[in-house]
Amino acid sequence: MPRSPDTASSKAGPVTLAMVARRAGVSPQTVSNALNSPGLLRPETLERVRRTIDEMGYRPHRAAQTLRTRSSKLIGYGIRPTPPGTLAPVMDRFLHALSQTADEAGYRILLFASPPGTTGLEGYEELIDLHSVDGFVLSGTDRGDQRQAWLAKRGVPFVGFGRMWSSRQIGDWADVDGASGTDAAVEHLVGLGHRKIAFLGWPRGSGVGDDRAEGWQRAMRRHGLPVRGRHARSVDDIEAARAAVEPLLDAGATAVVAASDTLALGCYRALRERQAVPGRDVAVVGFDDSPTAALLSPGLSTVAQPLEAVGRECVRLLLARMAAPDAPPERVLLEPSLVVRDSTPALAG
Amino acid sequence: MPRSPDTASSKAGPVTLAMVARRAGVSPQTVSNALNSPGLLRPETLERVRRTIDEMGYRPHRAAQTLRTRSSKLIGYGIRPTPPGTLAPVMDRFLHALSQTADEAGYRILLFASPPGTTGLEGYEELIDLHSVDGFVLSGTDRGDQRQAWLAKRGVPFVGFGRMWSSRQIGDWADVDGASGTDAAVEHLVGLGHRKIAFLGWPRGSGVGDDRAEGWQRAMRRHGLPVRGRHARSVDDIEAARAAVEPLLDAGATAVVAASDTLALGCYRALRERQAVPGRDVAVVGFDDSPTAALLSPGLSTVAQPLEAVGRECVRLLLARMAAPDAPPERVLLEPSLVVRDSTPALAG
DNA sequence: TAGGGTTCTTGGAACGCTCCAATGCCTGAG
DNA sequence: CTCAGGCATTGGAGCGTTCCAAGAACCCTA
Repeated sequence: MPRSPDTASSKAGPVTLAMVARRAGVSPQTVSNALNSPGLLRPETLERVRRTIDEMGYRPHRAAQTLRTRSSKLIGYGIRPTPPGTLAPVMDRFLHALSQTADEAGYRILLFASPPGTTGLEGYEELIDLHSVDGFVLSGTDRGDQRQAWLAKRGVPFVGFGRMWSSRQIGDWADVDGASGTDAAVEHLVGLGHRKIAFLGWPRGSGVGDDRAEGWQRAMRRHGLPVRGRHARSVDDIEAARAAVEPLLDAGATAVVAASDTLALGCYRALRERQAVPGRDVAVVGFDDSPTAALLSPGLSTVAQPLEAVGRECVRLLLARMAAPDAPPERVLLEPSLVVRDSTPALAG
Repeated sequence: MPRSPDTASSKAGPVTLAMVARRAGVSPQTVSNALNSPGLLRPETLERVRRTIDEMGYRPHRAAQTLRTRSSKLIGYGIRPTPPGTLAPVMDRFLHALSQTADEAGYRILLFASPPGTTGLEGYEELIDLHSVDGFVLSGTDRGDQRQAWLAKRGVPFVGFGRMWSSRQIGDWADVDGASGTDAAVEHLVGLGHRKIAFLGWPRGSGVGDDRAEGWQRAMRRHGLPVRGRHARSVDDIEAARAAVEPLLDAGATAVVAASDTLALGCYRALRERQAVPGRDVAVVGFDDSPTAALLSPGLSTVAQPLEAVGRECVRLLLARMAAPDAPPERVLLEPSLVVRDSTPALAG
């Protein structure tokens, strides 16, 4: 069977829906239906059109679909510069999960960077004005984050990775239950025989940090263990952490739960300086399971966030929101998991 | 002055070019020209149209532009899953730079994930067929990478982060001069008084690894220092590296240049096991400046890749290629920089 | 055989923009 | 005063798709 000139292999530009229609002997609309509402076609017509589509290698042009349907099938994600000094935020794992789940649902992730020296809202506004995206995934949400309220006001679908810490809750989010993570860390340590379990956290006021502190506290209380004098705070810097943890060690803590791997590293350093060995003399648990944790000696036990699951949930929540703009907000709290390494061995004796 | 009903603040849908034209008393084409070829307009007309555009808050609809101009102003970037165990590839820094530079040029980054269990070409093919992107940035290029040839065959613009290691060079790329980095490491160590400088590299055959080994070798030769018996190889795993470095230490090396921070960490571990102190007893230099490097004790001297610059170059090269598809290929080799920390102090005595 | 309800298919318009070719206007030379 | 020639502006069409409403074909019943 000789191929007509408008076959895929022909060099004449891309195959359009109209070309397929002509070749299959149906109207353009029918080809469109074959793709979008196959149920409308008689089985034999559907079969014929589908075969023609395959033969010609037809793929619909996204821009034309976007223009007509007013939906770009794109999800915006604003990446922020990684603050130097911070331990790898491991955001690439999250991004990968996000991208993959979105792909499976026929969506893609559109990356944009907030230009330096801006409030950060401009990037979002631009993409909305240009009709470039259908919605947003926010990350790095924190107290006083204006984005949620701003997006909600404009009726733009969004989902946050990270809950809202203010009392006013806006929109959907997925987050990791930090309290549950530190709680599990305490459970683990108690199981090993520890009683003097200290907490090294961030300065008061950060939602994430307070949450992690709270989990430690409630687990301690549950076991009837004192928390007074066992709680220190430091910014997320290794040297600051080293200094901050000293009083806890002086007070005889046999284990330290830290709000981050960086803080845990501060503990390592403090212990080494007093000729003590992390893990052997004092147990240490970090938070985040950054790549560093596995490489340390001793390997750092740490609470791992289920970033892949968070990514999947974000996409799911966002799609649900786009499908039903007025549905009640949905919030998902995911369980982190404790990764046990050598920094938390059983107590000798 | 009362605002006409089709003002930005009016609730009636988005502002279109036609609405602006009507209000400004010009043809749609003139509004388009005001935006795209302002030189064509008489200054006073331009001024009037621009004012109207601002008043109405008009922004062109990307999909319509894309459809008409056949250019999506989108750059595809396929993210690969971070191989577990590997030290943070620090790809987020690169991605951020990429995104930011692209933004400044009116482009955006479209993320896509290769579905698991595929050769990796499918994602690219799909985006091309859908006319979703104007070009690609490739990363993680390696020997036997099919992507360049495949994309070149279809005439799709692309740029690689990472040169092609095979003899057949295809397309543009930007890369970091690894040899120059290890060369600089040797220079630094020689300057500190070291003579017995060993190299801990990856197994032969990886372009990147061989390149880094070569820099060490040439610097050693330049200084008349022997390289025989001073070169060991290991896969990029901390425990494998620890084992591999033993012979080098046994041979009396006073300094080790490693092809990665992970390998350098293997050195740390080997030294600690023989009761030696990294930095004090044997100097160690890593490669990549992963976040971990700064957090170790002693802080790891390491070769830092200029990821931001690479990101910028990638965008620049890609845009140039899109502007001139038949121009001769351009290749950019960027200089890494040595970050000196405590693992390379001056030799005592 | 005609009527009424499905089921399947179609034509035309529209989405919002930019391309192309053509128009009108103005200036200055013949 | 006319006409070439440059400049500023316009009209119409088209990019490739999907929406809408209407048309054709079909089947069953009266």
